[in-house]
Amino acid sequence: MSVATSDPLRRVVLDVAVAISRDEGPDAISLRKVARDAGVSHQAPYHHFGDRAGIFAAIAEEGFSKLSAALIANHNDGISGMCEAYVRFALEHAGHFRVMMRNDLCDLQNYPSAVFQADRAFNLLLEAVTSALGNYATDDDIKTHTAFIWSVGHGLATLLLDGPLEKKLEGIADVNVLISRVARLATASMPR
Amino acid sequence: MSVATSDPLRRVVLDVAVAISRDEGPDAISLRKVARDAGVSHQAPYHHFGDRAGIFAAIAEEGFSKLSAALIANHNDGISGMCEAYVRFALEHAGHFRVMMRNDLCDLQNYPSAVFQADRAFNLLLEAVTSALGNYATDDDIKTHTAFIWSVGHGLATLLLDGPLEKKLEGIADVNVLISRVARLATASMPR
DNA sequence: TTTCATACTAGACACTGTCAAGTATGAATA
DNA sequence: TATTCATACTTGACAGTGTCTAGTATGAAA
Repeated sequence: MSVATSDPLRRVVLDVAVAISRDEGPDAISLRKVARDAGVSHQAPYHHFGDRAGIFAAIAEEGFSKLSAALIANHNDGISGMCEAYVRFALEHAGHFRVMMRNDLCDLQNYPSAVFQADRAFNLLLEAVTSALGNYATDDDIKTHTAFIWSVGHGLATLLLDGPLEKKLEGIADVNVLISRVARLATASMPR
Repeated sequence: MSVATSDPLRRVVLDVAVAISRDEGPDAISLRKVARDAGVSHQAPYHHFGDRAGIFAAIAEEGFSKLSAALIANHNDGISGMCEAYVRFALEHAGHFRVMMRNDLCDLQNYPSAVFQADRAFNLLLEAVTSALGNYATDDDIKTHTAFIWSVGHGLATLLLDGPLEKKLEGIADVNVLISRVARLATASMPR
């Protein structure tokens, strides 16, 4: 793994860690190995992130920020578009996504700026569902539908990414087609 | 953590590991700690499972077997019932579920008996979807709907288990109610 | 010129999974 | 009865890990 060493170390460490997370999963990240690859001492990365949880929090924060951007970019395509965007984000940013959704790696609670980015992404979904359901929807309805849509996107994303879904359903025309169809099924049950 | 030490070691190790997975996640499982808790040498567990991946495969196999049983028990309630059963299984057997769905912990491919149990559970879902869609459904339709239903169940399960969903949606009447409603939304879009 | 924060390096510690080799025991076999 | 052999361990060593502590170089601020 070679990296442009002219970058400040913080950025290098983050990039290498995300790449390992993408290729081998977050558990394969060894900060000592990252340090070796970057050509610095084994403690250098810890200066920037405090501890192992700190680097996961930084990856998660960056990931949620990117997710918000992806959701906003697909804002005009309605709930179905956001659901699709969520799944595609997960596949395209697997390194970030795997970390974002692993609460055991770091308790985001302790990293307010990460919580801020996560809340921002969640609120985009909540607003989209709220406006899709219309003015007379109850708070309960909004929450139920939000949970439903998020579940569809999150489930499909994790099954495609780390689960056996793609293999089980092999022969299906195309993953991209599958994502679109599933997202459309998800919105088929919603009022219009 | 105290355990009935009269049990054969293999069973003890499995139970302790599943309990740790439930309480702290699979990554917190240290076979040396399990051995200490069981009062045996640090290598004793390896005799039964080969290596760390072996114990995860054993947990996954047991988990998929229990999942099949849970799906069969709810077989009469249709797709919605199976989706509900999936989510409830995940919450009730969090120790198993967390391991089953973590492909990075062990490549199930190398453990044929685990693959057998996983396939069995998957086929139960596939059959339920097939019979729900009726005789004229195309293979593509069946696969798409299977992916959809599995995504809903899997997404809700993982979000409730390790994600921020329960906190985000706090104020919602009851997790059990949420599960039922989401499962019903999932089947609302299916032909009847 | 001194003070001080930043960005590291260096060494040690406890802990981990794994490899290799040894031991006790009970059943099967000659 | 004596030997063989698989089972179920124990013991010791090794490299690798995250983290704690302490030290060092450097450039800006006072």
